[in-house]
Amino acid sequence: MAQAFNEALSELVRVIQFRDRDRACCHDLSVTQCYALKGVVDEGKMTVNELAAHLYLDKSTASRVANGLVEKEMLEKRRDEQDGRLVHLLPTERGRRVQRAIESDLLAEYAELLEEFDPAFRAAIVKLMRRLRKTFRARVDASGGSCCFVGDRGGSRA
Amino acid sequence: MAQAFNEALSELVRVIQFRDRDRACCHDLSVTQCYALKGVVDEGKMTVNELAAHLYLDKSTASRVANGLVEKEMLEKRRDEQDGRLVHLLPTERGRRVQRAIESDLLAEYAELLEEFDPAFRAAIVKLMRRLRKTFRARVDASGGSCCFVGDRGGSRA
DNA sequence: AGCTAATAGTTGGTTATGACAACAATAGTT
DNA sequence: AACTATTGTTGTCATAACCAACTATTAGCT
Repeated sequence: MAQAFNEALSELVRVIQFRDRDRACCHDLSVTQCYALKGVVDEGKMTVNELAAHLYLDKSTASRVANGLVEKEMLEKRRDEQDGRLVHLLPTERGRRVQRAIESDLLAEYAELLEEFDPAFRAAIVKLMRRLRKTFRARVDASGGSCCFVGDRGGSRA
Repeated sequence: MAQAFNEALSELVRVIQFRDRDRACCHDLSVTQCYALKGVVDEGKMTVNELAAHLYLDKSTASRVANGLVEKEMLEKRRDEQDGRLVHLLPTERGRRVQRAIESDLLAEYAELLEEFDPAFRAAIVKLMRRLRKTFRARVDASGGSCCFVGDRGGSRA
């Protein structure tokens, strides 16, 4: 059972990664930029560090990803009034529009796909996904994986 | 609903990607090498092209990934008797052992996680995952994504 | 048989991704 | 005021992946 689950999940992840690689180009964005844009649009506002944590990336990488999106005029940087260190990332109108465009056909597809399951099951699926995410995240936060190197690594990200 | 589903799924994928990044190092393998090893072990035997298709990678990348695993003595190359062009990838004993090791704790974790859902639901989950995979794959095969560039791209991979 | 596809893998070159470390600027603490 | 912590940026490096060009086989025609 766990076997089948593993099989299905890992293949699914791979297909999705691939799909995202392809999809991203559609709007002249890298995969990571896509994720970042979605994050900022969903949250409305994020600091670079928050973005890094959200995407499980190093803050330096997050910074560069953000810069890319600023260049493409999808995000805007704004320094915090109180704390001069903070840089808030805000979606521009264009950023919001692109994000909506990227998401809309995806949502349509999902909606269609979910239709064939009954409502109770659909709800359970979402619950499961969240549960999975929580579990994995916990493991990751506990310090990077189950085996080996339990030490130092992972200090700077998230 | 589709919204919640998308949210959960995309976050899940991201966490898993991150988890895999961390986990892989445990056995001195890259994430892709892990996937490749699993593929070959599961299938018992694969050509480079088959591996590429399986992982949604360019054949050149697949070739290099395979070489990496051969160097680490987890895979073995063998030319086909009939068709001299074909290179079969076969798992070594060591490869099989490592693959088992990588998978075992993962499976234990999944088993534990699945326990809290009742059997019928568990089965449905797997079904859904497969369904998702199939849908995405179909979309991808149809030629790389929903929008833009419907042409040339994607010809050489898969 | 002999010439021309087509196919399987490999190699070269380029880009992108992301980590780590060092740094600057700001904020808090004693 | 001096030290420390935090936030973000920049420099540098390794890896992963793509595409294109190439080699070596094999298959298909005539």
